[in-house]
Amino acid sequence: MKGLFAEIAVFSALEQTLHYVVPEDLSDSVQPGMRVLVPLGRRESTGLVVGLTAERPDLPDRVALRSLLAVLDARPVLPPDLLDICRWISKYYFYPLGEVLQTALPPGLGDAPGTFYRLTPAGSEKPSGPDDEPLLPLFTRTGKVSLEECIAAFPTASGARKHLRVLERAGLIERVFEWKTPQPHARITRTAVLIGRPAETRMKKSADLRRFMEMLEESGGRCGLSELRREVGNAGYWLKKLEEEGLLRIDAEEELREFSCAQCLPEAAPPELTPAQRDVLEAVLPCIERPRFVPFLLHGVTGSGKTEIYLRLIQAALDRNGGSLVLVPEIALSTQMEALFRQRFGRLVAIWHSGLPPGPRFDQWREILNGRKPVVLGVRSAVFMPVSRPALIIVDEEHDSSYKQDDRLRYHARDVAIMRARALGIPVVLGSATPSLQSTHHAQHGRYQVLSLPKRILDRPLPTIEVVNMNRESSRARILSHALQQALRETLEQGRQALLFLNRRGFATFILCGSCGHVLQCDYCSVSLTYHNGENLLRCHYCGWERDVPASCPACGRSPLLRHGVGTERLEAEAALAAPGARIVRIDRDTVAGPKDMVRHLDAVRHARADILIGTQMVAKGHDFPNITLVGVINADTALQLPDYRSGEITVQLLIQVAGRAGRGDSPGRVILQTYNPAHYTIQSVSDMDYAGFCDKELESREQLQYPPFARFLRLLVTAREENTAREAAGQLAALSRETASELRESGCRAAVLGPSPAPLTRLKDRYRWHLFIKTWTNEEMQQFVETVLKRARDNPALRRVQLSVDRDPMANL
DNA sequence: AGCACGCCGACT
DNA sequence: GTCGGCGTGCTC
Repeated sequence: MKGLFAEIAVFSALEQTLHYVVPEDLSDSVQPGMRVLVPLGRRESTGLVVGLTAERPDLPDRVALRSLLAVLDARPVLPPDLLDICRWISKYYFYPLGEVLQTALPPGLGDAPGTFYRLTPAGSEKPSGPDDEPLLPLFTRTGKVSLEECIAAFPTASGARKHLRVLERAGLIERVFEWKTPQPHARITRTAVLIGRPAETRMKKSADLRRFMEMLEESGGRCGLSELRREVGNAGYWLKKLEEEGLLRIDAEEELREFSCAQCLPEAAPPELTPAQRDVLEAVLPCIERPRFVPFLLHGVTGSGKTEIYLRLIQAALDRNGGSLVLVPEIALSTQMEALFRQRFGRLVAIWHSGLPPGPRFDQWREILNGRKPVVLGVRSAVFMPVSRPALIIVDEEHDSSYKQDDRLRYHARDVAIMRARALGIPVVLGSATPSLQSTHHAQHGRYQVLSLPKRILDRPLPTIEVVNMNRESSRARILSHALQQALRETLEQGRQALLFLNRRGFATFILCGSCGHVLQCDYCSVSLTYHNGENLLRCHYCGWERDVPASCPACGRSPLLRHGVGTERLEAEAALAAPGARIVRIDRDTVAGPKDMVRHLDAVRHARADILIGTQMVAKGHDFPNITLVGVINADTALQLPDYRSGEITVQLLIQVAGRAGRGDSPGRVILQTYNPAHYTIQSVSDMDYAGFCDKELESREQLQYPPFARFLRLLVTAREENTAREAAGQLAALSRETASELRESGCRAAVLGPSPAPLTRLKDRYRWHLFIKTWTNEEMQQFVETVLKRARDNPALRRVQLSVDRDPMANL
């Protein structure tokens, strides 16, 4: 009998995978992709089986293999194709495999158990005395106390640990390992099913039984146990009794907890396709029918019918019994999109987004894993959904930055999606009205196949775009230019609606001291606080810290404190002045707490209960407002001020996106861009509706500067509580990187080191932040270089005292 | 990540 | 002398 060995990625920040012996009684039940309980040092942890071998793994003699303690799943929670993708992610994004797997699993499943302590029988018998261990009073006769609670009850963490060890060695307490929050599980509903009928004489004797039977018969012979218990006294007795007599049966079924804000659309035949749509379809279909990996870049202006193409392709995949994965940006997963998918595919659709409560979320995932929902529509993290028999991947609005996770594992869902499609040998469709420069570049070099939908459906005209030079406006028209005020009034007179778009980023209302010029800042982040009119308080938009508006300046003690900048609230007031009597709806973080609020507001606009819609990025994407004919962009160049080489690209994409909101119905749209840089080439490109021209120009300049996509970028971010610690560590890291670069250059690996410098957000959540950039010319160079640097950084004392995070292909750089 | 080990300053 | 700080290294 041969032994069996398992390779485990534990759910903690361990760089390496570990190996365990599979005990004989578990060898039949363990498979790759299942979670297991393992001994790890002096504690227990959980991890995922990433490999099984019959050979003892080749390890140094000093390691004594230990045995798996338990298998936690009856079937794999991660299919093999996803396991491979996670391995790739771990390597590419320089992130421990165990933590990648935690990201890929639904919330809860990747949790490692926490440590708890409880009294042993000896401990509970011991009479309490004055010389007790200081921690002993914490424990009650039956209760469990978590390690965290013990630490909190003690001045220092290590002190608490020491005392706990003493108590444990004395046999007064023992450790138990349990999940801190309950593991997600299916909800079971029990239903009583009527089989026969008790004799009339019995019915006469008991009012309860009569009521019980009445309930069952009224609901067609099937009734939920909870309902019976609620309505009938002594229901438990009768259930048991009648079941024993064979007069009823109790069915236990796993309930499917659904959560949806989408309206139910009536069934309708799919719309006719335009010739252009048909061409696009014809190009992709063969790759679904005879599966092979082809990346498509679907370039379609807003309103050109991309969604219909997606729906048809998904249908084609379903016809061949294949599943589809559709990714949409965070804010674009509107209830409208969901309703459309449900209308076409009904219960075959699973929705995946951050607003999903834990129960429904777990159930969606289970349904996907079981193959009962072959169509998955979701945001970034949906790229990890275990779709069965995947036949197609779609990434809508592929240029959108919300596909990049900007903390912990900094993956790009579009790039992961492409890798997944490649590994599966299936087509991937990247759709956008404004493709990213990276994808445009790939397309130009023939790596992506380009499909285009140049016209709006039904030949609806594209909106006209006017640029207003805000430098020439009078001081009374700083927020709404004369032209925009005029257009607003005209639009409303025609019975149409208007959208006023304000990209608040970096330009929110802040408070400034009129005496010394001090700007009120967050105590924990180096950003100015934003004033909120409604609640009359100041809030940090990065960490959420709040404070009241002080009476006088905290720096010089004098007053007055003045409000500056334009927020949506101020804009709302200005719009009310410009268009008296207009009904205004404002959509932003402050008026939208959850998806239900969003639906309420959007419905108000769609059903003509509002004249003017004011909003931030939240309204720029994915929503269809047929009656909006005017779009006013209050400050078209805010994004240009971002400290990022991509600021031009971001600006153009955003503006074209917003402009696309105008005139999606039957009447043409009008867009007014207010800007302080009317001659800037980004603004010019938008007003000429010349995205291709912008791309050419921008790519040319990126090539000259050797920026992505002509080079590879990576950001190394160093953070620490102390400013000096962060700065010195960043300096060490830069020195070490430069040394490495010059060493590796001899072997043909070229890498350039830029920095270090303080990050634009110098302080965030009470940590100081410094960063540096690595530039290489190929992926292989980046891989080799950063692997070497990180290995060396681990043995550098200055770097062990800071937090180092790696951001490959960075997008935000804040 | 946790947890142990081990080496130094300040208390009985 | 020991208690308790934290820096260093390991977990199959």
